Amino acid sequence: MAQSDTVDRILDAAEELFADRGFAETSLRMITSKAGVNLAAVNYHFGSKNALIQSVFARFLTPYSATLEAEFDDLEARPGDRVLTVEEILGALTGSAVRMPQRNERGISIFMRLLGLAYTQSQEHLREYLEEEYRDIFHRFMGLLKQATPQLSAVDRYWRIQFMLGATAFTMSSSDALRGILQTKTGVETSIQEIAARLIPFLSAGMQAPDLMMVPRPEATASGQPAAG
Amino acid sequence: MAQSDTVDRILDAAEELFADRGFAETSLRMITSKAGVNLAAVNYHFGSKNALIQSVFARFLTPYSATLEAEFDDLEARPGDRVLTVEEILGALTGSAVRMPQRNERGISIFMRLLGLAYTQSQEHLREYLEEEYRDIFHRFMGLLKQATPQLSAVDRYWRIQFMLGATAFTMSSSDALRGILQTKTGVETSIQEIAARLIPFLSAGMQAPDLMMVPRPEATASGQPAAG
DNA sequence: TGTACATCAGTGAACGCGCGTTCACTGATGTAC
DNA sequence: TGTACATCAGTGAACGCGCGTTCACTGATGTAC
Repeated sequence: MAQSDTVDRILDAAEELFADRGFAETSLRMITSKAGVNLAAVNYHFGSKNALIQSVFARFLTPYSATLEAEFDDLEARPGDRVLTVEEILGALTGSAVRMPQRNERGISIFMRLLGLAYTQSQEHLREYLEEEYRDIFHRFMGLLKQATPQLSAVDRYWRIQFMLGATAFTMSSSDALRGILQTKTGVETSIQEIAARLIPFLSAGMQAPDLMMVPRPEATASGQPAAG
Repeated sequence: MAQSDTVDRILDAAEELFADRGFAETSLRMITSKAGVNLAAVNYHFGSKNALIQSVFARFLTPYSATLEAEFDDLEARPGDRVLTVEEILGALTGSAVRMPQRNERGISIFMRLLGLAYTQSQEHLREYLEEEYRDIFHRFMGLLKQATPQLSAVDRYWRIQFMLGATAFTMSSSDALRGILQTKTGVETSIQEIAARLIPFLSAGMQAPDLMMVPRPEATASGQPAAG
């Protein structure tokens, strides 16, 4: 085995197992036996399980954020109209995911699923690491969205961004299961790119819905209340 | 201690701890020590930790689904216009959550958080149990949504419902954290009812966005691609 | 009213298991003199 | 060219821990005769 081929074998195995089962549900013993390396090698090379999780993210997020920066640069360098639309911004996100260098054909699907899990599973250390490491590109994304939705109040924009992240993270993190259900029920096959393409108009319409004029008092909700018994 | 007061004490403690920390991250020792009962009491009364998780859901979902059924009945019994709008259907969901009998003032927030976790954490047994137990009300909800969005293809409606569930489950399951961040950054306090009120126009606009006419081939995405370097 | 037995809620202690991590060690390769 | 030492990737076995579950038991209450 060539020198520190071991590190890559561990990362490959961990990436796939994490995407399939989540972080807490994947043990180091599963990872090392799939990778064909010694159990102690994870702690030798990475220091801890948490550090391994962070390394798995760094390996695909760093090229992704570079691709995305370039995509934003290109979009902003266009002659003519200055401000990007919500669709263009979201399109750059999915476009970069598709266009970035892939290790294999499952790459995008694993990438999406891991991003969903990062938001969805309780891994405080990972959230802190990602916030620290990818702060710049995240701020750029938020700034572009702000320009694209000048009609929204800051509070409404904040919540709608959370709604977008939620819809995306949730759908992508359970995309295999959801695709399976649809396949069984209707026979329709769906690619991960297709889901992304369907997400964009949904998110974009939600993002640009009329602003909430009047915040209801805690007791009175926005529901159309009939004369309840 | 009055007879089988123990059962309620366990359910109360488990409900709060699950909502705060998730299922796998909450041990039976935490639950029983918070409840002030013996460790073995959970297995004595419920049989297993999984059965306890299901009981926690049954205790609040059964009154909720009864309230929601009544709300749908009222809406459908209205004279005049026949078909419910997306806003009315979603309003009935949040309205029932607000109006159903609450055990305490944290009730709604715990309820939302648990629903989010149910979708978000990998608990196969729980998903199976909920699908089996609340099949009827779920089908009714899906049927109403279908009537409200006749312009959508079945496949598009399927994916958009997943997007809605995702946005809701994700936001609600991390609502405490998200409210905290907003409070720190802008000083704005947000109630859980307010988040629900903000969700409705977002989801409703997304649900009614123009249908996806042309599904792009895997290689060509919906992103506005500039002449990339 | 008294006795024998059954039922049932609840208990204290232990069981076996899988986990992440650690430790002493090996053997190959590089470096200094 | 040879020797002594250092560095480093990798290993096998064990450690301590917290987990869900089980087991033999207690003591209160109900029931039959």
